[in-house]
Amino acid sequence: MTEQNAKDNFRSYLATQGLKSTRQRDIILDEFLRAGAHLSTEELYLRLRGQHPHIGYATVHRTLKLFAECGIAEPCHFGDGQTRYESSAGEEHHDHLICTDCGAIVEFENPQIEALQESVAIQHGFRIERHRLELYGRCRDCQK
Amino acid sequence: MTEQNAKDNFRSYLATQGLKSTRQRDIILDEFLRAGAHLSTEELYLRLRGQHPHIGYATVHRTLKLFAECGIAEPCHFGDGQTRYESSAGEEHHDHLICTDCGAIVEFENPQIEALQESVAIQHGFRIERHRLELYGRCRDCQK
DNA sequence: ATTAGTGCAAAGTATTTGCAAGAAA
DNA sequence: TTTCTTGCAAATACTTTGCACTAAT
Repeated sequence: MTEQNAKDNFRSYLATQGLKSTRQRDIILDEFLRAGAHLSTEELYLRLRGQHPHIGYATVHRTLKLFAECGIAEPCHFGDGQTRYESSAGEEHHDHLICTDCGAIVEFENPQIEALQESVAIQHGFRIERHRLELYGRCRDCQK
Repeated sequence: MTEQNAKDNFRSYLATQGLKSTRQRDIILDEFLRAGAHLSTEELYLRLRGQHPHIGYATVHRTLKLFAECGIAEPCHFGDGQTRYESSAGEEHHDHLICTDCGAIVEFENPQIEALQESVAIQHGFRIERHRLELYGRCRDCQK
């Protein structure tokens, strides 16, 4: 999904749900796509605060949930007690390597693993909708 | 790790850290091992409440963190905003299939996936300490 | 006009902590 | 005794919501 696709998806989601397109939503989506990282509500709110001090925390929160509903963002829980949202724009599905020392997050994708997951699910009668794979360890630098 | 191993591990962890073995910790560990599920602090607290109304929520919370520190429990985040702890006793490492409809949790293990994870980590210069794999979808019953 | 969205403050959850009293070493 | 633990209540942290006002359709 490209950035433009994300914007289009969002617009049509709003339209089909009878929701409204607002200035705030546009600004929040722009900043969210530009950041391109794994942002918590708070982090996105703080990034916006400089240029757009009028946008409230609650609006950022509600807008991120909206992004998740329409599939342009994925909620992540990395165990630090915060919900982060990751953009689904500009890339295929991927998983995460997380350094337990410096917190670095590296994305990867591996079709073989995906295929094995599918077969595991079938063995147990499940139909997978989504998955989450996180590898925690030490990155190259932090092994020194 | 067997139940007895878990208890032994816990005892030696306490000893080496200069911590104390207490009646509450024994009771909480027993109940935690007996439950054998993915318990939140609250759920474990409520289970204990009947037989041991004198044990406080904070003690359960602190004891579960202690279990995690010494490796006999694993914290899990399934996205419902609660931290759950899973016993590492009596079984090898495994991952989870989670039904998004009824909430059923099925455990599985797959050495091929584990091996592929390892090779992905090596490609990125990481040394894995632990991982988390969760497949979300609909179980057999909920697909009807 | 009508309906949905915003921003604020307040409420709701889950988690964590300070501290005086109690228990283990 | 000395140090750690407990249980309570209070504090935090994060998320969510009620409502009067504003903006989009």
